[in-house]
Amino acid sequence: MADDLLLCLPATIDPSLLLGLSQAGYRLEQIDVEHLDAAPKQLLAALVSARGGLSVGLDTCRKLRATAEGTVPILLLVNQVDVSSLEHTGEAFDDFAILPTSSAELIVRLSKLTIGRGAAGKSVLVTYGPLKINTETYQAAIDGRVLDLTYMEYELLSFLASNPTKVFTREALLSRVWGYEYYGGARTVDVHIRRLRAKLGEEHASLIETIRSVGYRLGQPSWAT
Amino acid sequence: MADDLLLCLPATIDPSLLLGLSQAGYRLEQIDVEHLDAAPKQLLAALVSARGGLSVGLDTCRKLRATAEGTVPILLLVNQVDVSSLEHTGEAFDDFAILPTSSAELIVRLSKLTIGRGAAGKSVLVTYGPLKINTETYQAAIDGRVLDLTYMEYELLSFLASNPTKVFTREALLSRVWGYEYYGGARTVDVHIRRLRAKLGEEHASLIETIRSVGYRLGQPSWAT
DNA sequence: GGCGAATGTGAACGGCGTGTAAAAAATCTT
DNA sequence: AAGATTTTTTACACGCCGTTCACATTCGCC
Repeated sequence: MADDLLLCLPATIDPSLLLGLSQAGYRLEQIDVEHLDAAPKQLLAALVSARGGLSVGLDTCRKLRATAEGTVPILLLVNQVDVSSLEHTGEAFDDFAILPTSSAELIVRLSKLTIGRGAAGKSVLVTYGPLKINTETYQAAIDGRVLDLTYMEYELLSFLASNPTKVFTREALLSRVWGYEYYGGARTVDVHIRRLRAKLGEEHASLIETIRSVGYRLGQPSWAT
Repeated sequence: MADDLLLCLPATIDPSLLLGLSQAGYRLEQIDVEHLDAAPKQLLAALVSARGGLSVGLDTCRKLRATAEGTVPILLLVNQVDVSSLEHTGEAFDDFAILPTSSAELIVRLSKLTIGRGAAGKSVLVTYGPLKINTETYQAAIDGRVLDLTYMEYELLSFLASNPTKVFTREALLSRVWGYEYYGGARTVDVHIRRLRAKLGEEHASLIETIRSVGYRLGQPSWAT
């Protein structure tokens, strides 16, 4: 599986770790906390290094939690010396690994964090604008109003919201939402999109855009607004 | 804080680790998985060593999950060599530490695992709305009316109430309520759900919701914005 | 503006998941 | 060992919802 992984760390990290992660299919992006708001929305998890001192690392964690991406799982990298200081840091971070660590350990911890019920399993919340999706409770809401969706409607909306502003062809949606072995007409997608728009309400029906002769897309890229 | 900590491990573990834990206020008790049912109910977390081989350790985890204490947090101790094999082990354990580890690391991981739980470990009283469950007396009540539940009915309701608003597939319920080594039809869950709804009374039958083609869920999530 | 292709729309069919009940099997009780 | 209780299996009916089709509408292109 290829997932996005945001990195919030100084350049002092061992490059072999990054190599191992990218080989495992993680797409890495190094970014500063300050410019996080401009980050890609497909953010899966954040790596924070406390090598520059534990207090600095924890500070970064809190800043992360304060942003719009506050629900993103945070994996903290700490030195052995600082471990005992972690005890009463509350929920500033979700999990931690002790340096020097291995990419194997990071991969396992990351997969646990993003599965939902992991070491400190958080409910996985997908949000895009007024749209909120809770993958644990299988509920979606817009403007706080809970949407009464069927299974396929939920799956489709959930997938689109997980990859916002990205255009998918009907065939791509059929294979990724319905399943690879699906043999059905592509027009099925249209009907589901239609029902989704109806349930989103007139106000937010335009959240799902039609890209003529290409496919569908949820949300608009930030520069187009 | 002084908490109970159950140990499920061979005698090969480093004694200094145990010393550090007990100095931190954890009350330790070494116990075999087979005799777990006779364990004190204030069980907070379980340490499982995979030093005797990863498959053995994972087996112990699954046995733990199969017992009545199936929801207890499990911290697995593994060798560095086995880390990469942990990736697709699902929910067999909650967190892990790589040997040789330190008591400081264990303390932090344990406190993270048990956060939110009562000081005495698994909270004795589980409540959700009008539903009250006393895990000490094995009694459940709704609106003050005591429910006359069978063993499985109680276990199922108790598990659902311990994870309210979360959706579980029938397979997940079979694994976590019935036990990992259960080989039975998934429709069994339906029947128990039906009996539970009947005993909850017409008024509260809707407390357990059916998520079509997914599974069941107790209660509706509150969309805290 | 006209034509064709792509998409929106509504309705209808049919499969499949679930509710329900009862039988069968397993477990506990006496 | 026999009966009672609990659990599991099996069977069937119903209703939702995913799919498909026919038709209407819109869009792009010349």
